[in-house]
Amino acid sequence: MAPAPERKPIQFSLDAKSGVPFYKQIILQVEFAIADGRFIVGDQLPTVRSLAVDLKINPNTVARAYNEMEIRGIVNTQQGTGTFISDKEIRLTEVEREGMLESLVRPFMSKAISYGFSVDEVVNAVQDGFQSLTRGAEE
Amino acid sequence: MAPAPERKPIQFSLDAKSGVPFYKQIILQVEFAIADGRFIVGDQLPTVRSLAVDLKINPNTVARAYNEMEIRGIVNTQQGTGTFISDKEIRLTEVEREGMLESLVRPFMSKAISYGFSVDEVVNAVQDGFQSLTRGAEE
DNA sequence: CTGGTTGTATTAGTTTAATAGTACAATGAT
DNA sequence: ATCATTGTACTATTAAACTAATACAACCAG
Repeated sequence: MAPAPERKPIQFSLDAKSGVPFYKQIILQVEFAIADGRFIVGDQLPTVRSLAVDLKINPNTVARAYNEMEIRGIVNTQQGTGTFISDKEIRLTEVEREGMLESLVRPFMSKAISYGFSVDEVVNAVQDGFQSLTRGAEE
Repeated sequence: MAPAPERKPIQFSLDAKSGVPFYKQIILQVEFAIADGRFIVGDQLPTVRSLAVDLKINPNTVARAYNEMEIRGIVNTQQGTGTFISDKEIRLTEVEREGMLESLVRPFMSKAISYGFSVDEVVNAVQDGFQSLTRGAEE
């Protein structure tokens, strides 16, 4: 008997030449998997050790990724049991959300302006960029 | 007699606690000065040495900032003479501009989405962020 | 061509981020 | 209680970013 086992194991992979740190690549892949439904609420992530072995990296690197996602509220984790996709969709207050958005936007806008782009150009690029991102173009 | 000397010396300043590297702070301040008219085409920037003394940092750090701006086309520089605000307003082809915009937008959007922000929220934040930036709110 | 100005190159020191090695601690089934 | 499983803590190593010390090279006025 197995009514609804685990959907699919999810295939993680790392690109050492990308310049993006391993732990961030893991976080991104989890986030995208959540975004397009390959991970749903309650799913268990691979264990720290198994993913470390799979990716041929140190368990601590996986743990760091999981820990950061825990802090962000993306997953919740229980020692001895595992790490699971969090059931809390929204876990920030409006104030926190706005503060975070601004802290994301400001450096981005500084750069964009310094390169001479107009607001409209940026806005359009953001909208277009969103289209392609939600279709699974990673990094 | 001095018909139009130099507008104003421009006051540079550094914040060591900001975490933003000195050379980037210098670049940002030049860019903002250009954006709001405190620097105009042909203006001479402070010399590498004078600015280094002024900010109490090594000349090489200033040179690095100037060099990066030179590469971007923001300034042009002549050894023995000085560093000046470039007269080339547009120095990228449309293709180059688009490529650069996209390379700015993509990682930004990845983050924004991973934090659960919607396109509209991001677009609004971008527009608001632009307002405050062009009024001189630096860092 | 000489002296003082300008930016540049090379190298080294310091700090910080990223990853790994290794040992520890909590959970749950038996 | 015991054991195998899970995540965690602490330390060390590596690699890169940042800044500085110091010496060099181009330009221009006299």
